Amino acid sequence: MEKKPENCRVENALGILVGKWKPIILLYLLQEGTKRFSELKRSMPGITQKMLTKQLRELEEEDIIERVVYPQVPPKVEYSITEYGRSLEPILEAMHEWGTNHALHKVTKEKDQQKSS
Amino acid sequence: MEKKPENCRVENALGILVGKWKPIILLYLLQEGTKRFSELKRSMPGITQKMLTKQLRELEEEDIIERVVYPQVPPKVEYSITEYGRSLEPILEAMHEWGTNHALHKVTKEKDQQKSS
DNA sequence: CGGGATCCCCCGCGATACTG
DNA sequence: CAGTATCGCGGGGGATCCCG
Repeated sequence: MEKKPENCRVENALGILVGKWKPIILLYLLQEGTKRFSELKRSMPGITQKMLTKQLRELEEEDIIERVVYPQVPPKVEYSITEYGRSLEPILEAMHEWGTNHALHKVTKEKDQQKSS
Repeated sequence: MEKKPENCRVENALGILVGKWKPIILLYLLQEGTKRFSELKRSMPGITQKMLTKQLRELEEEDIIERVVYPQVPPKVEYSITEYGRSLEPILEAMHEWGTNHALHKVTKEKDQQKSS
């Protein structure tokens, strides 16, 4: 059976999570619920407005998050995880757990290499 | 609480899966077991030797796959998933399942948009 | 306040050629 | 057979400035 990246279903999920700030945004919204643009930005020091906007747009495009605009001055925009988006939570949690363990794995590996040197 | 990409545990796992051919390589080795370099290359039309080598090296670096060289002419190199690497299987399966469903989700969404137009 | 528009840089990835 | 070495591009991501 021939394999191509475009046909790999895993990529469908991966493509949504990939993006420098996407996992952070998703974990934050999953924990904290609905948040304003400025709250998101404040919680992520280092991110630019352009990047935050872009990542949010891409997640919205995939129906993972919802964007609600309140027509008022000054503007108010709120973001939250959609029902559908919550189906990603088990995957994110699994990756978080695996990632935490993997950090330990690397440290252990380095120590083993020191012993044998 | 301040969030930074470098501190996100999810990234630890994500970084390992990210790479154009990595999910395919992992799924293939998980299904088929041990495979030679040439078998891997043949099963993935479109991949170059350089890329296959690079992706394999990166996975090996993280202890996800094992590389065994047989000192003979012509050369023979076999790759397989490590015990540790198998801990990624649940995540890959979850992403595969989610990704499959997400493809359907997009199709449904497009049809809904056609109706309302 | 919550963006959009521009410019720029880095690096993942591909094509090609060479090697023990 | 299973790799390295070199060259080049396209796109993700950052910095900066402007807008209703």
